[in-house]
Amino acid sequence: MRTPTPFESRVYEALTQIPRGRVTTYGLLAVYLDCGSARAVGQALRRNPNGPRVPCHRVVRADLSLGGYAGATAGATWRRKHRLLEQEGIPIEGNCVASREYLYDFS
DNA sequence: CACCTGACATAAT
DNA sequence: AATTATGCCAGGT
Repeated sequence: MRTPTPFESRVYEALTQIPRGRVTTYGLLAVYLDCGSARAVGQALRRNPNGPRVPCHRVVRADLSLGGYAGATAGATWRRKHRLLEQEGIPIEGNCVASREYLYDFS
């Protein structure tokens, strides 16, 4: 597999800090990484999901829609993300997280 | 609600 | 080495 860039490593590390039952957004992640660009974050996640080690399912869009998962925005793969979140106690409404009270801001 | 632009990192050319 | 294209976005028009 590809060698993860330092930036990507930071993204993964940040992800592992998210407590179970919580989610974060690309923007929040970007700020935490002092990057400011949610796009760079999303790209890092999609390029190297690195298996179950990185809970990329805990990352949603700023408007709370689930966004994608491992490059998919629909289909079986995406559905898995949906299920994983509910499994952690996060209510999902359609393709969105039902409430912001589950957001983790790395405080 | 659809489209465009902005800002950042990486891969490809 | 430089430029171009692209991405699980965000915010504004």
